[in-house]
Amino acid sequence: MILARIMNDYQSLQTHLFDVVNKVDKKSPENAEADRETEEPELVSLSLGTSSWRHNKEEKAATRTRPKEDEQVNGELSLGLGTQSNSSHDNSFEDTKEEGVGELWPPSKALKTMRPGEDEVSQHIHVKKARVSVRARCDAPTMNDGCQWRKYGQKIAKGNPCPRAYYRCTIAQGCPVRKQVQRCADDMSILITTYEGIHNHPLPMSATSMASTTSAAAGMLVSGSSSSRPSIPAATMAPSSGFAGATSHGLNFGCPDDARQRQLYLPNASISSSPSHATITLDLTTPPSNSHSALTPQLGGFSSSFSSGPRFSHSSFSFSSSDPNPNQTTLWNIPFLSHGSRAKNPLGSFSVATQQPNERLYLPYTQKPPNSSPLPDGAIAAATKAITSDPGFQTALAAAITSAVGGKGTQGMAETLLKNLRWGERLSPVSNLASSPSGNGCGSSYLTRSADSNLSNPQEAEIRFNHRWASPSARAPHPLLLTTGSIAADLSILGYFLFFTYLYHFLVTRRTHGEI
DNA sequence: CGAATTTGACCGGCGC
DNA sequence: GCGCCGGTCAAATTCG
Repeated sequence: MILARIMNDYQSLQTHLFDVVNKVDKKSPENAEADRETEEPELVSLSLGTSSWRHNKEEKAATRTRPKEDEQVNGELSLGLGTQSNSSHDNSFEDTKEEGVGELWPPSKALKTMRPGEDEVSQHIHVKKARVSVRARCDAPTMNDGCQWRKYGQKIAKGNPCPRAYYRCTIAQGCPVRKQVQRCADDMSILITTYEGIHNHPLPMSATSMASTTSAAAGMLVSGSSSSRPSIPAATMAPSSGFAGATSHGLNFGCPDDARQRQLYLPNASISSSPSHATITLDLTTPPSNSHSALTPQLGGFSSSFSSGPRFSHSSFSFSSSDPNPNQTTLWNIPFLSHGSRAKNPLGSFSVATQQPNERLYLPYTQKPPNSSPLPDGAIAAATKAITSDPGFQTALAAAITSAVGGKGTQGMAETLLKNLRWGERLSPVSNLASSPSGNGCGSSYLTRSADSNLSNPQEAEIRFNHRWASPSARAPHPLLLTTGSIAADLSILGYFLFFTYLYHFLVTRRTHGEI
């Protein structure tokens, strides 16, 4: 089941995060600065594990979009594009769309058409940099990502004998989303799809998963420098837009093999106006089984579940980080929880409540890993609080939500969602049902998604991020409550993804500054 | 015959 | 200023 996969993936992510945190924690403050510098070149890639995509040729009733129309749309819809972070996907499933990317689509032309002084201009500029790249093994020319595309060009890119194909979304007229598809020069079996832009229309169900994931990834780019970056209120964004200003700082998610790309590096939170693209890479290829760097712990692959179909059945998600040496890349595999299993998770347990009130899935962590270095008491709780209050996180999540519910996409959706978002902490434990039965858990983390009878709107769902972090004096969970309506199941994945990504970044940053 | 793809030309950004 | 390169346009071609 999807939930099972989600849980597995989540657990993996948690484990990975824990290791990362420990790793960071071990760094001495004195070296923090130096580390930070050396880490900047690091590439952090998100790997979604192996997945076999089946080329699905869907009817192409796509409407043809003309360039000029796109331009106009871009100008008008500065919404989405304006603020996004870049996302680049290199491998795309035919229908997979990455949203999160806030690139300006016709970058230069779009800008030209815009009136000087418009806010959108600057936003678009930022957007242009956001890209989400997806790497996956695929024999077909393109991967089925649920969207409809029309090829509008092909080029031989430098350094790769395989031509790069350019597609634009044709689901709706004027949709600014583009994607580039190219075979990996090193491994022709790997298809790299890079997505840019945000859909300005509802997405087919089959496309929401990927779109959501990519949106989230893009959101992370944006959130990279939550502390210093002037976030753009999500409410001001267009419904289709997901992120505020693209950034290439903070988190560096990039494709290691593309030196030209600007990647996000974790510790850096500043916004740079670098011309290069900030890129998040979702690597759907087989998760590396061996560590690539002594600096990075190998946690195993994290698999994320995509509801779109079997082809996503075994995706894994991993963080990769390169050593200071640009040529060295470290992959952090993030193992996910497996439903029903009781895998040990240093960070805690996690549970998911389904529509059925009593149906809750959760995985308690039972013990800390040996040699683990516990975080300072309350560090994660504090981080969580900071993260959830971070506009960047909220923006990213809003974008994810927008994407997730794209099928119902409507104008103003982002604003509406944001208004409905409620962030906060609850002192009362949501339920320690998820807490480790074994009693030696260092904490628990779980997400609850359930219907809230108290809500006037029966369709309104509640999502809670509850977590008790590993800590000798674990306190009551600090649930992060998010309430909104019409939340797609995909959102849970996004939530984990976003939250842990933020947490990771937050901790790394703090650690770097010797605050932890 | 309409729609999608192909493919060379064109454009703009960037580095030298 | 020039050339390289990535990206896009649009006429020609192919496909269903």
